[in-house]
Amino acid sequence: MLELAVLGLLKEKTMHGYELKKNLDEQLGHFWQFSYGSLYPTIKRLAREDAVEMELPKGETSRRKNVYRITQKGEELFTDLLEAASPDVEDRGAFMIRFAFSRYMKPETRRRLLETRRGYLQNRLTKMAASLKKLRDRMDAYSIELMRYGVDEAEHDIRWLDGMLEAERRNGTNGAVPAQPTRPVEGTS
Amino acid sequence: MLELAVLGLLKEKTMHGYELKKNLDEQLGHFWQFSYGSLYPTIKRLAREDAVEMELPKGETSRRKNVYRITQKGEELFTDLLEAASPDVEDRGAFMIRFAFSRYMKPETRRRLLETRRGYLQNRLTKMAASLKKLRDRMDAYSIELMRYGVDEAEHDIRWLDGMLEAERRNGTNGAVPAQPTRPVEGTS
DNA sequence: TTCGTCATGTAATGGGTTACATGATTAC
DNA sequence: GTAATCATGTAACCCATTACATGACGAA
Repeated sequence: MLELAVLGLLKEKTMHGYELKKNLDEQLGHFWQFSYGSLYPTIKRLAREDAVEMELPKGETSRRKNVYRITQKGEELFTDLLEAASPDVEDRGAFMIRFAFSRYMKPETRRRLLETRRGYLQNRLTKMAASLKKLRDRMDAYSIELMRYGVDEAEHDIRWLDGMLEAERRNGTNGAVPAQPTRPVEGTS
Repeated sequence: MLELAVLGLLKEKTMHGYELKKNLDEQLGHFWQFSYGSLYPTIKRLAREDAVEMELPKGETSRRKNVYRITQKGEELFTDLLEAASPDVEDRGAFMIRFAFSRYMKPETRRRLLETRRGYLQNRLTKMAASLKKLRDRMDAYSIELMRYGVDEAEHDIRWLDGMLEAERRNGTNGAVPAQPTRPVEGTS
């Protein structure tokens, strides 16, 4: 996941580690956290595999900053990771990271991503709704509330994904400049 | 986290590993996943520490099922883990697991849990709203949508937590039989 | 001058996933 | 009888966190 995210950011512009983390925290921090102790080794690994390379410090910047650039090999690795057939569909964070980079996907892969997630959620929703019904009177108020939260969220996310899929369809198969999906209606459940 | 969850379930009734996982998947699977390769070692560890003990197979059940019971030591460990001062507030899964067992908390600890999470979300929300505004025109539609999702969710969760805190207040400090919190109003944003 | 934040790293430790391995029981 | 699911476990591997360590720079 970290590899994907690092490569995804480096596709836009060269960056150093600290900057990479700042940007990722800003964009994905709500869904996914990680530490420097995991970031720096990951960058080194990518460098060892020639997926990224360090920029020579040409301008006389006194402060030591290791600025990295993505290589051709890195671009390929990124695509492989992104396009990978069986993404970890039950992990919301993993889904969101992929989604963040979905502009780089082939329209068909993007559609598959959204639909696979939708299918998983639909399945979860059915099970959750059933156990909520079944266990309702044996459970305490907090557990019930937790389950209700889960059900509501799954319903919300399904509507959200439907909005997105609809927007994809409206855009046809070109997918070059995806339209802003319509805001799914809340408060319907 | 797994330890907490396992002990929390065993407080209600004795169970074997497979059953434990089934129940946890049902109740918390939407927020948190784990594998048997992590469950069984965890149970063993808890057994080594005398936090749980195996029930003797008295009834002649041919099938080998290792049924576990929580011990006094386990009850204490559970309380320690649950009441722990600095819970991992930025992790939604971790929060939800604690919340699932919040009936076992002292009312004050419960209030602190909800409020700490609220504070974190409020903080996140401010930052996210700011960067959404700032980066809006430099970002592609998918990244914008992702950020908007994050903002909406944070707002929703804050309302949810406020509903819960309000219910806690209505119930006074006894907290014995927590009331069903009112359903927070959706679609206000 | 001191505090916050920029900036990079390592080592120990722990824990989780995946894959493998086995076998009993139930339902069709 | 055979497929699904019940049921338990282990080993290798990966990777992430925590804690530690260092030091420069900018602002107050």
